[in-house]
Amino acid sequence: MREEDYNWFAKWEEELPSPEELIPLSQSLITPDLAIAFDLRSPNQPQPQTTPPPQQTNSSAEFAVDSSGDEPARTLKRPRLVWTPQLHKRFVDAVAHLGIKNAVPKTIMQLMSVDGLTRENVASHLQKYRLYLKRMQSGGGGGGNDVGESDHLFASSPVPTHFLHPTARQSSDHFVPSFVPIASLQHHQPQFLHRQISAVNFTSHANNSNGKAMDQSLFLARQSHHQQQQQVLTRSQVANYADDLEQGANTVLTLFPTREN
DNA sequence: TTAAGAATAT
DNA sequence: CATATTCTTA
Repeated sequence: MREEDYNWFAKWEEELPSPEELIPLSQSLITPDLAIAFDLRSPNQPQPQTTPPPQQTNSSAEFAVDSSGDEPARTLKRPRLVWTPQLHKRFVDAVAHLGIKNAVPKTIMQLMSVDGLTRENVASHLQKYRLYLKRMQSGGGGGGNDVGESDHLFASSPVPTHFLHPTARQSSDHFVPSFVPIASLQHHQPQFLHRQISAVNFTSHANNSNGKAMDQSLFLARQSHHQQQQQVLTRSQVANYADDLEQGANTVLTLFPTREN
C-alpha cells in the first residue's frame, strides 16, 4: 500500500466519527463550571488520558472562588472554544434560518443559545466560514476540486444551498420566531433556567511530551468514550442541561433547513 | 509544522 | 459589523 493510500485512509478514519458518536450532542458538551471543577482537580478522579492539567494559561487563580458572589465571572478569560461538528451544525442552522441578512454574530449567537458562547466566538467563526464559502464557490465549480483538504470542520456540516448563490430570496423576514432565544432572556437569571447547553469543550487531548500530538478529530470522536469517567462527577449536572438539551433546547434547535423554496 | 481560534487593526 | 492581519496555542 502506498503512502498516499494510507494517508487518505487515515484521514478518513480520523475524520468521520460514527453516527452513533456524532449524534449525542449532549455528551461532548461540558459546562464551563464543570470543566472548572475538573481543573481544580477533584480528589477522586482518575482521568486517564485526556487531562492536561493546569497549564499556565488558565490557572486556577482566575477561576478561584470568586468572592464577588454568584456572578459566574462573565469577564473572565474563557478557555479556547472548540468548534465541534455539533456546534458548527448549530451555527449553520442558525445562519440558515436567520437568512444571510440577519446572520450577524450577535443574532447568531443568541439563536444558538449556547451558554458560554460569546459574540467574538461567533464572529471569528463566521469570518472563517465565509472564507470557506468563498472557497467553495470558487474552486468547487471548476470540477474535480477537492476543497476538503483543510477545513475539516466546515466540511463536516453540509452547506445550505442558498448560502452559495446571491439569490436575494429569503432576504425578507421569513424567519420564524416560533421559539424564544432564551439567551437573550438570561439577564438577571441567577442559577437555574438559563443554561441551555454549554459550549466550552476542553481540548485536553493526550499530548505526548515529545511532540506527538493526538489528532483532534480523533479526540473528538473518542471523547464520548472518555466521558464515562467524567460522568461520575457530572452526571447530575449533566442531566440538568442534557434534559434541557433534549427537550427544551431541542425545540429551539428544531429549526431546520427543510424549507426548500 | 499546520491549522484553529482569538486579538487586533483597518 | 465586516474584513485583513497577526498572534497564540492545540
